[in-house]
Amino acid sequence: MKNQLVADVLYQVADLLDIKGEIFFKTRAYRMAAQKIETLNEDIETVVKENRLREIPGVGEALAKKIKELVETGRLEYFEKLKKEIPPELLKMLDISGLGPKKIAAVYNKLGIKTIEELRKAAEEGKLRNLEGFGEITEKNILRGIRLMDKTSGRVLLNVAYHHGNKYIEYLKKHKKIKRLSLAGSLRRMKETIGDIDILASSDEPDEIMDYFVKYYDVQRILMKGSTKSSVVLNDELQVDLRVVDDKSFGAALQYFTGSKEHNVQMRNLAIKKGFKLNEYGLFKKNTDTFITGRNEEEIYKKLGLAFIEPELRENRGEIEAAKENKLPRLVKHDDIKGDLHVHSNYSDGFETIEAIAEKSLRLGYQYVGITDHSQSLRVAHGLSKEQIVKKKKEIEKINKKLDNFRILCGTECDIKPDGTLDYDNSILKMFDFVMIGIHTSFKMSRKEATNRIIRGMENRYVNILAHPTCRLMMKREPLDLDMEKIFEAAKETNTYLEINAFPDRLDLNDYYTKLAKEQKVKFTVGTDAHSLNHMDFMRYGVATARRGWLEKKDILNTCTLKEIERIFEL
DNA sequence: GCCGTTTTCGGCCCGACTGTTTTCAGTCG
Ligand SMILES: Nc1nc2c(ncn2[C@H]2C[C@H](O)[C@@H](COP(=O)(O)OP(=O)(O)OP(=O)(O)O)O2)c(=O)[nH]1
Ligand SMILES: [Mg+2]
Ligand SMILES: [Mg+2]
Ligand SMILES: [Zn+2]
Repeated sequence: MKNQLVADVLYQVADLLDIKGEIFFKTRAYRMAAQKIETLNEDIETVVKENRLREIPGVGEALAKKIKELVETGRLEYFEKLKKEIPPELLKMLDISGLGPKKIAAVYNKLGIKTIEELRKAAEEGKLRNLEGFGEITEKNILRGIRLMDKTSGRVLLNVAYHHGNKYIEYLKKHKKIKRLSLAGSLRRMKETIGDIDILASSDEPDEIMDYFVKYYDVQRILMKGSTKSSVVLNDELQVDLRVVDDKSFGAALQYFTGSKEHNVQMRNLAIKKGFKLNEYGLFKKNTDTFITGRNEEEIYKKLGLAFIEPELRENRGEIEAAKENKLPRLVKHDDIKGDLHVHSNYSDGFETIEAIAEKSLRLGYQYVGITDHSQSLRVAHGLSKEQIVKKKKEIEKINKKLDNFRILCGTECDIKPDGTLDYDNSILKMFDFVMIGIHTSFKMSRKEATNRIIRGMENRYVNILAHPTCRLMMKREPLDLDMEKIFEAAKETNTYLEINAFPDRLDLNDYYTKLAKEQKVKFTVGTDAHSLNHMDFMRYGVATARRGWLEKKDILNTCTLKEIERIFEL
């Protein structure tokens, strides 16, 4: 799928046009179209072929022509010309915090500065302060921005932000004058990576709260501090934003601060259409500015004629339209999960005994757990031989006898070899209570080869689950190049459940593909891929991803009771 | 550049903080 590629070009065009000084609304049009294409529920190539580009909201005549050219030829003449006019190296300067398109244009036009190195030199020599709108402090800030560029421009995995965020919340909770408190932003939406931690509080004494906020033990420096909004940077360079509002605005502020930005813009547009104004202080009558509501988030959605939209859905991927028609999914909840079907024991590369895993599962309120050790040829992961499988089965039987209303399932995570055959033959596969398959070696393959490899694996009659379908490792390894529509089709044909792997650097399937697959009637399972007991708590990130993919309880295998699972696996 | 049950032209989400100004532009959320 070229969707991301097309979107990236449009975002770059927007940035270049910004620096060129084009009017704001034009560049925003490029960005809105890019966002729509990025989250489109089908392949942009199909849309181009079928001449349906104009059906995408935000794509008009001019953009449709450019997108068509880009998809068909892999090149956009307008973009190439623009790059000759505005040096594309300037785009890197946008990553310097405090520096935007206007200031970049100024240093380029007035001083001919094209690179960050030239910019640094000019700032050090005090050559920037003479420009209109620049001063000595601007120079200092630019220099610091350049120094911190590598450190601060990155995003972190959801679990990292989750722990930092909740620790900060615990600290803030201790302040007596905070009335209500919540995580907000991408962390409340449980996005797979987090740019910064956003926190909202309500209080009558915002200044006191801000003083307390910046005194947190882990604060490295204060970026800004006002009476409604402050930002700090933690020692590991993670930024934290705090907004403080009056308690009667808490709901409106939570709606605002949870985002996403695109969701907010659409909400505010809807408000305008209905004769209101929506901001972080409340919902107001358009003309008279009379306060209508703001205390609770639910009220905001209700007054706009919408069903309540769960934070995980607020990405402007059709949730507002669905809320209008009351067609939102009833999202799966964490306590719908009845078991974990992807856990490694010390039989392969896990750290824990089967007994310890079973005990942990009971503590989590599960009815079953699937022990899925690696298969024989994965030597580095201590894959199991036939003899070891027999031994493991015996041990599981023994422990199961001791447990009431709980069952350990003897599974496997069988490797899919490059040719699509499985690492165990059928005589071994049928020994397991269920079979999960996955790719663990030879990732570099053409799209066609990799797609066929997986489909061939799923076609084996003993296979129940495809683990971590795209094999991506965020910040480490790109996903396999796959024809996802074909994978989804095959999953449905062969009755194979697609895993949402909950391990924080996998989250694979991701939210986007999950939604796509659901639209093709695929079924799922959420597994943690745990190698230690703590890893089994990763389930929350898997459930969050499922929710972001619009999944309901009935879409997910491991929301089934033990009885149902035994029927499905024919045990 | 897009869009339209009041518009095919004139709107386009709305506000906080900083540093530069002497009333506001730029950047960010
Ligand atoms: N109405 C409106 N709200 C915005 C805008 N920019 C940001 N917000 C709101 C929605 C965001 O979720 C929230 C926090 O902003 P962030 O920049 O931290 O974005 P977010 O947390 O969604 O993503 P992140 O992972 O931090 O990059 O503030 C905007 O331009 N307009
Ligand atoms: Mg954020
Ligand atoms: Mg933020
Ligand atoms: Zn695996």
